[in-house]
Amino acid sequence: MGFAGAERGTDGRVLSPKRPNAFVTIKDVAAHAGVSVATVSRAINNNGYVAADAKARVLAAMKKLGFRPSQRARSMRSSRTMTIGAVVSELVNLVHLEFLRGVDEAASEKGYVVLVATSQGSPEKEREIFQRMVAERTDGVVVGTLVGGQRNIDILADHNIPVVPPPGPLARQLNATWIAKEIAATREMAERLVTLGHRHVAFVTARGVSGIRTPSFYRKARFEVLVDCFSENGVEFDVVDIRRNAAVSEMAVEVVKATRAPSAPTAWVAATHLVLPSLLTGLRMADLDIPKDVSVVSYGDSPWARAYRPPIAVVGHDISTEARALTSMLLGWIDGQPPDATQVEYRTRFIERQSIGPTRLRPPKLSRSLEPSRTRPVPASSSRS
Amino acid sequence: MGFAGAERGTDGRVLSPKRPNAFVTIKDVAAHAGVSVATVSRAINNNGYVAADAKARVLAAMKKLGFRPSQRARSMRSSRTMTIGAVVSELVNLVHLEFLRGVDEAASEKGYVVLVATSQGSPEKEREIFQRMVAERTDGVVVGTLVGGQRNIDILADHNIPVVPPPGPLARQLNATWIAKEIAATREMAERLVTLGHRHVAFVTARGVSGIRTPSFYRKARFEVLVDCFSENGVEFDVVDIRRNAAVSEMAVEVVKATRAPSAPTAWVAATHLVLPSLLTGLRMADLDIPKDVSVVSYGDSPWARAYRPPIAVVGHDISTEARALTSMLLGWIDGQPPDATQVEYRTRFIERQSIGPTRLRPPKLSRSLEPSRTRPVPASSSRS
DNA sequence: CTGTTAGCGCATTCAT
DNA sequence: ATGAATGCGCTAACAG
Repeated sequence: MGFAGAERGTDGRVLSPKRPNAFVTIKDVAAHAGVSVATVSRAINNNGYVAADAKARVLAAMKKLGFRPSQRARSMRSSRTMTIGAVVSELVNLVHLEFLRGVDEAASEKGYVVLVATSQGSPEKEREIFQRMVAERTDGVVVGTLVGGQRNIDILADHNIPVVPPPGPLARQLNATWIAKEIAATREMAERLVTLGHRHVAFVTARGVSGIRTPSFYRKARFEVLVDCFSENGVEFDVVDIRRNAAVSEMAVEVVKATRAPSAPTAWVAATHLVLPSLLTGLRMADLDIPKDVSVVSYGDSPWARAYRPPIAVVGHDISTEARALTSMLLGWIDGQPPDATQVEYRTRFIERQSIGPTRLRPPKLSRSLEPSRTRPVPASSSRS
Repeated sequence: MGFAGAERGTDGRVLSPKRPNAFVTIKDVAAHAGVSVATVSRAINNNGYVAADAKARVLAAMKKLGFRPSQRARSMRSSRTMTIGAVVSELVNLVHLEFLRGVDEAASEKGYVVLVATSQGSPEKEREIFQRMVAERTDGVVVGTLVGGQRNIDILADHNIPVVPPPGPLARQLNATWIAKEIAATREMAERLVTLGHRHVAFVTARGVSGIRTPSFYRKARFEVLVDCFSENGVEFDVVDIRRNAAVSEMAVEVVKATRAPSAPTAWVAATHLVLPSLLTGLRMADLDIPKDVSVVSYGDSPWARAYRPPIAVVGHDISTEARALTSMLLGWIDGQPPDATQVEYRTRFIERQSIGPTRLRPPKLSRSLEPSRTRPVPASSSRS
């Protein structure tokens, strides 16, 4: 077919210079049906009065000509684009996919279409994205990952474009709920590790890469909680920070290095689901058995975590459901219903699986002369009922 | 902020009824800068002559007012929306994510924005999506999964909207290339299994769910090749078909069932990456060791396949790169460069990992009285050079 | 019931 | 170098 066909409009004049506009317009339909454009508009929108036969002729002409009303022209008048934006830092992680799925489900249900954009972890790119969303006149935006802070959100707010999670007091309320759940689950997980006798835990993060929330939230809800919880119990707590965008193999090497330390961690926590494959690869390369040699926990659940040998314990979120609820809230907001924090329910919880078990404090492999490890006897069930 | 502010236009009149249109228009900027709209337009587009001081005033006004030219109004004139569509069947699989990543990379590089939509495996929904893409006047569409066949593609073609993979002879050429690669890799994989002594292979599929191509392609490039290859070598070949949208646990149960058969398969092939977690979960539940008891191969690679214990052998695609190339081709096409099949390079290949190894023909566990399994001695390298 | 008209926000002639 | 006028495709108000 190519662009050769249909370069002329109804009246035979050559159309706009850029590209031949092959699209059938309401005018063409009107001419074909022998009515005015207003009648066509009324017919296709079931709006106002229109004679049965006229309507029939219009519908026939529409079908014959393959007429698709331009949503863009429509939104010029209605100031509703039926488009929402979804912004995430990148598209590499099952977490991002689940997020998009939730957004897509809620959006397509209501006839909205989703504009997806990635900030690549760059605040400037995020700015540009938000500006583009404004230019596109999206009816609302769902922010999965925010890297640029409130300043960037303001770009949307300044144009009265609804955003979720919403800024302001509601945000605090939502975030408070989320953090509370997160903290509770994290505490549960940490205490379980302590109970199982672990005295050295490593936290594996990928700098700059997080999931669906801002890094500061993760820090507050995960890292700081773990620091507190472990220091209370006299547990050594390391951070293995891997540079952003490192290949899995590179990350794995970092992990292997950490396992070589004189007194290596006996439990490993993946700060986000993204780093879990790297962590697992590293532990495999270090020839460590799970959970006999080391225990493993991850944030974020997936079929893969469940399929692993052994299945990986997680602090699981139902990201998809959360995103869905958040998006529904957004669409309601667009329709005039004020956003309400109770609409989103977070169900973070610790799910224990076979990847964690009691420590057997392995004797440090390297130099036995070095400060003999404390050989603290590991009670199978110490301070537990 | 809410919608309370800015309900009035420049001249104080109340704006359109629907929603208060808070957007600053070119008119506002013009008034503020004391010039005409034409001058503003010229200034922001670096088009035509405009005095330096006038330009400065315009730019200042723009910044002050936070003016974002409406991309929608722009595209009314230019008939270019700088928007492309990306269509997949669903968002559940790393394959879909990789596809979207490729599209997003290529698109955002050129200033395009991506409209994502899922057909949920329904040809009618796919129709609606394509119609919506037409209504949105997307400059082009990248089809990840096509469930409705050429008929649906025609919706776009009828409106002269470029689509990739492109229909027509070029499509055949592209598909031929893809299929050839796929067949070669599949053959290599199958022959490897034969060489390792496997005489009973199972092919695990999820009905209706595939990856990024049409089911018929997969059938041709994977299933039929395997059928041929195995029948040539006297290998029994089963299909374990799992119903679409089944939970992982359900799928796993199906797998477990299959392992219970009197003469169970010794090698398992996941038809798409989607079913691999289910397959692995099933094999774990059946308490089968990999690769001692059974070998496993999957189509599609991922960090998880590499992180598994043991790492899973795959017929790997670089989906992301393919999607990227395909999208670049699309954007070039939009710009007038005819699509060229050589722009897309497929690099499917068989990657052997520790998940496959020689069979040890396990004696059927159930009834030894039943036709004693052929106890054929397994030559480590039988009909091979 | 139907047609005419006036914009929505912007880019582009065509005058000046 | 600039402004007035036109039209992109569509809907809504108004007048038949």
